[in-house]
Amino acid sequence: MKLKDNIPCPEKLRATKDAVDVINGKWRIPIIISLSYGKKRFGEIQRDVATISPKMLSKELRELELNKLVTRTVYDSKPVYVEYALTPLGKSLDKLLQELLSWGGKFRKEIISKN
Amino acid sequence: MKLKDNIPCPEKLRATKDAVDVINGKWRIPIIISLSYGKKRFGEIQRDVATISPKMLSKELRELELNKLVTRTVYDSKPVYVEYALTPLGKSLDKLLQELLSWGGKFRKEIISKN
DNA sequence: CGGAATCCCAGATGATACTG
DNA sequence: CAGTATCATCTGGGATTCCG
Repeated sequence: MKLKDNIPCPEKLRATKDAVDVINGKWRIPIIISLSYGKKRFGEIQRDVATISPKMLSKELRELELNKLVTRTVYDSKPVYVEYALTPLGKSLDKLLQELLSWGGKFRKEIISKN
Repeated sequence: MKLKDNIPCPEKLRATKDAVDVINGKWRIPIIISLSYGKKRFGEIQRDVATISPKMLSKELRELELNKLVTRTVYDSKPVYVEYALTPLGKSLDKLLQELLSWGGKFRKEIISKN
């Protein structure tokens, strides 16, 4: 068995590593999904990703910003108003998210529910 | 911005979590990619995924087996001959892998190479 | 060859309290 | 509201050695 293209193993390893590094961890994907429904405030994301602590949310948002997947906009009002949103690059994860969603459904149907 | 389907956020969170749990970590995807080129022995995978320690390879293979992504076959010869291969479920990660590969390439082009 | 056993550490994550 | 600070814990992962 072999994938249809002819990319040798070592090259695949490197290319997929870049992607995995970005979505790796317990919180990245949930946060991105929350933002895929539109720009949101810190507290709104925290409500979506119900069990995340403020420390982790803050840290992950900073890393997503560094990787240019998310923008952070501060409106100088009182009290401060901060808004997070996906960049075009962040939105380009769309297809990958769909695949995760679809494969996750398949996996649950075939494995998890049978245990 | 919103994904094209109408699945509400909480349901997406659960479905993608299943998928992420399976591919999460530093080694899962590399191991699966190695096996996507055909069934292999312990030492062969270790050579493909060059920097992995035997402890981690052993541990990850066991977890992949538990999740029915990989089979482990022992041939009772001397010395023992052990073979690992992807199950159909494991092979069904194909599309996801392609997306990781393609998005990883995009990410490198847009971000990593500009730093 | 295909691991298991052991020791060890950095970093990931959690809980909670606090601040501008 | 949007975080930061602090302390505690838990786990991934590395290095090394040993075994049938």
